Amino acid sequence: MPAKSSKTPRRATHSLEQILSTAIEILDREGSKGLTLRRLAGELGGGLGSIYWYVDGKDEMLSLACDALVGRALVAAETHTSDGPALETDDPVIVEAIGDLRRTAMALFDQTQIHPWLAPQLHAQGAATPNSLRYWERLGRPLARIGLTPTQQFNGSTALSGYVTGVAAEMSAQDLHADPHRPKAERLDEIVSQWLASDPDEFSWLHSMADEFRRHDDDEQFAAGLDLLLGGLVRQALARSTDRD
Amino acid sequence: MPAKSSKTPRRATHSLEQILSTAIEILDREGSKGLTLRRLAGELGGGLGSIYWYVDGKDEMLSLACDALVGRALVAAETHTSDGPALETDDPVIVEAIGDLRRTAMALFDQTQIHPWLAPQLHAQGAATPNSLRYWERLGRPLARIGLTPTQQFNGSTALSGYVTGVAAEMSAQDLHADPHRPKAERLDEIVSQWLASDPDEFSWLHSMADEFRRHDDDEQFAAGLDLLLGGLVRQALARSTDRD
DNA sequence: ACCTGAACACCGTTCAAGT
DNA sequence: ACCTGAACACCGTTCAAGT
Repeated sequence: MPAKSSKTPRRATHSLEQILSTAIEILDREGSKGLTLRRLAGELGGGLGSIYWYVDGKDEMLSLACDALVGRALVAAETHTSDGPALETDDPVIVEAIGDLRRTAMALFDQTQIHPWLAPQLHAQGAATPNSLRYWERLGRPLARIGLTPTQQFNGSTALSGYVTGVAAEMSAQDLHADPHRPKAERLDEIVSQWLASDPDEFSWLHSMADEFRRHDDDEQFAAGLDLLLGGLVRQALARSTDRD
Repeated sequence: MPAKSSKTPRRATHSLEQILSTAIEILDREGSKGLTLRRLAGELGGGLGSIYWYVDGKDEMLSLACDALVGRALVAAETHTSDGPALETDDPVIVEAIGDLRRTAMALFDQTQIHPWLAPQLHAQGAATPNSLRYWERLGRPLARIGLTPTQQFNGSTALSGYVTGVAAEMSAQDLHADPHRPKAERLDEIVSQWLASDPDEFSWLHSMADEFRRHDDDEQFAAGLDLLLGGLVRQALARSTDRD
């Protein structure tokens, strides 16, 4: 413990975890455009350049932040439980595998709801980070277990991960540019009233969805589409197993 | 025709369409980060500030560019044909509706393949542009025609549009940071060899997908997942119609 | 080994001035 | 009505200098 007090200003001390967690805090609070290296340095109480000792640049920092959150999703996927949809089968292998997929997908979706910048950011950066690969692996294994062909496994896994981040990004986008202090119901109302101002002939279907949109719950909406995909995968599995019989 | 020649430099003349189309050209050529207002002004042969007479800023310009491409997808969706998957029914209403959805989804996917920056950009900007609303309307109407409940229509339409842009963004991301001059097969090989360097126990499934990944075709992969969703929607429709019988 | 902050080469946006 | 480009307030990144 150096107890030597002096007039020279204290030098700040950082760590990669500390940098990433306050970066995530800023992103959650101010959005993607609100994260600035200067602001981050200020919040860390240090100098601008020191960040570059831990990280190669802003892009790598964002990539690491995403990877950390995908990591949290992986942890949550192992602990969470979920009641899945009614399946066409009670084959325990299939029921367990589909439940696993559902938990995995839901866990990442949850993270994108907590961190609205996450889904678009995951798409903006293509690099396959370690936890993204683990996530993909976690989507693939159950598909192999239920007996799909390699092509079906491959297509199914990318369909699932594309669906998760796609719908998540779609939902985040509505919150992204909105004032976070206004209650959610008010924001939905405002969006709906914009629809209703559009041509009721050209947008007749959209108009018919106004109530639906006001009532909707993001989690249920996400789960509903997910179950369409999972149901399709179950059918592929069942078609295969009757082939073999 | 003013034939008066003079020593004073010619003033450039712009139009919104011209600005958007050269902006799209630059985006296609150089990617999202390559588009700069200064570069755009240079390529237009004019001054930097004049762009602001036509457009409120860079964000609006990107939004308009996206909207234009969604517009092209809408046009293509009406002219293209596609052979859909084998359905569980030959109800002409359902067959026609599913074919319509398939064409619409494919048409936007095609645009995202031509313009790799499009899918991530669509997600980054939440604002519902005119053609995005038309696109959504085009996804919703067929779902109403086949007799789904309003909630099913709503969830189904957002699942479809989330899937389309999600998978599209996923695929674009692989090309985004890659050297576009190298042949596609080489790039795939390089990605696969990175996988194979990972732990074969932790990533056993991923390793088993190496060949699949090398062989895969983005269009087929996209269509396969799309058909999972469409198949699920057909089943919902059939379940409803037997309820009524 | 780790931190600092001035300096550099960029951005998007604004605006007084032009035609 | 439309265009221009200097000026402004930012960025991310680099690096010589510090501890």
